[in-house]
Amino acid sequence: MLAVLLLHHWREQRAVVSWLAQTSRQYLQMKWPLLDVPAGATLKDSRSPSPAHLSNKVPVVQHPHHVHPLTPLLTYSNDRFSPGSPPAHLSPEIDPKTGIPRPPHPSELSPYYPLSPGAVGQIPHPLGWLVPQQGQPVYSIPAGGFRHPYPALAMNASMSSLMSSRFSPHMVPPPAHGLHPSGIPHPTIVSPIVKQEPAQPSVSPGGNAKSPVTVKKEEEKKPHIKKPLNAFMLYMKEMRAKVVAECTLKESAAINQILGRRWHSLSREEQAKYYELARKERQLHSQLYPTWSARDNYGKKKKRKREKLAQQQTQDTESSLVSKSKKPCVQYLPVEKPCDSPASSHGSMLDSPATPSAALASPAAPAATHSEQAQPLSLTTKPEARAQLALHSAAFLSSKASSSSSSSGLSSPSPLLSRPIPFPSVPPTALLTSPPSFPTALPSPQAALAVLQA
DNA sequence: GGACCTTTGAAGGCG
DNA sequence: CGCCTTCAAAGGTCC
Repeated sequence: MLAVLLLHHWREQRAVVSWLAQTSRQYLQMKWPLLDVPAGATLKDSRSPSPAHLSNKVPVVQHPHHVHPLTPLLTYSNDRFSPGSPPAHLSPEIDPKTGIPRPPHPSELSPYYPLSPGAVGQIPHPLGWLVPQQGQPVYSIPAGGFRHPYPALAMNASMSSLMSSRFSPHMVPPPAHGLHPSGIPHPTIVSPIVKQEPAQPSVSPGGNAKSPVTVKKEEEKKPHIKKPLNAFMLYMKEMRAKVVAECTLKESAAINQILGRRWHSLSREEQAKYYELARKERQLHSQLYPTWSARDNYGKKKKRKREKLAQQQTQDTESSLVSKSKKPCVQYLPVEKPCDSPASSHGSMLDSPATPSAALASPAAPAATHSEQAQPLSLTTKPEARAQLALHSAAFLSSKASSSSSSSGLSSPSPLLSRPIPFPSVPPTALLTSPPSFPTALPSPQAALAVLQA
């Protein structure tokens, strides 16, 4: 009799598990349409709590994009961050003085870094960490997967044990030298040498003088430890695929503009969760790379933006009309119109605070003012348009970098209005009174497309 | 192949 | 302290 009952109970559990797997997969596909969620990879088998079993389900192939080693740890829990749920994690962590979210207590990290030792040596497949942990929906992934911001963080024993240890700071030693000294030709295993590792013998901090050539070679060998993603970057990562799906756009410049506006239309709570994620990511990054500095990456990108900016400033000062832009006139933002429509499932735009102060006063959004000021200007992305702006007002061109130009930028006649095809941006005056309300201000998508094609 | 475009935020440097 | 610069992601575009 007992055996019959147990069998029946077991069958019920199996049925529940099966149902959960199906519904979870449907949920994921609904939330992230572009997300290719293979059946069976969505829900972790409840009978096998350890993710180790995923190794059998995750194809051991190199993903085109490396997976963020931290992102899977940052379980983007809708349960936790649901707008309906009180953002209790926010208020106590916001520094009332600076308005900047304070570093969390070590214990706060536990829900966000649920990676278990089962991931040791495993490819951090997107769907691997997509499996809800502890019944939580997890952080979304873009259609193309994530790149690997921290190459040296490719899952290894020390890393995974670090994560499995709930990331208690006192248990976080510097990353062990040689993430995979075994030399396993695993695609995700990158150069194990971490720049700042104090225990790294090759660094020889003891003062073992090395020739400049050797130092230079070692410098080249050092993996590029990327900056931790900020809140907006995390938001972009999550929403990019969605925007691309909605807009059939692929150009990141346009997508980013859309995302930038959507970012501002997010409610305080919704932004707060990304700030929270970013804060945790920064903390994790700082703990993994204690000696890493953002300065280390300076110069890694051979950007000529500075030169271009300087050139542009020179042009502005000289009122030069010559456009030396390499790119043709690209109307990014008109394309946004169909995408920023209320059709967005985000819904946050409609839930935006009634007043900018409500949104901008968010302690989690310290740079909102700057962003809003920059928004009107940023709408003119074309160098030609910038040249036009230079004709109208040089102050506009520098308004993004100058916080004192807000009044002039908002009070001056919008250069956008002088453009042949005015972008349906938020009127500058609207910026003073209310957050962007794109759906009502945007013309029809057809008109936008026509404008774009014109 | 690499820089550029675009977005916001973080961080470092400088005056 | 404020301002400026750089970098983080991403993919099309251009050189």
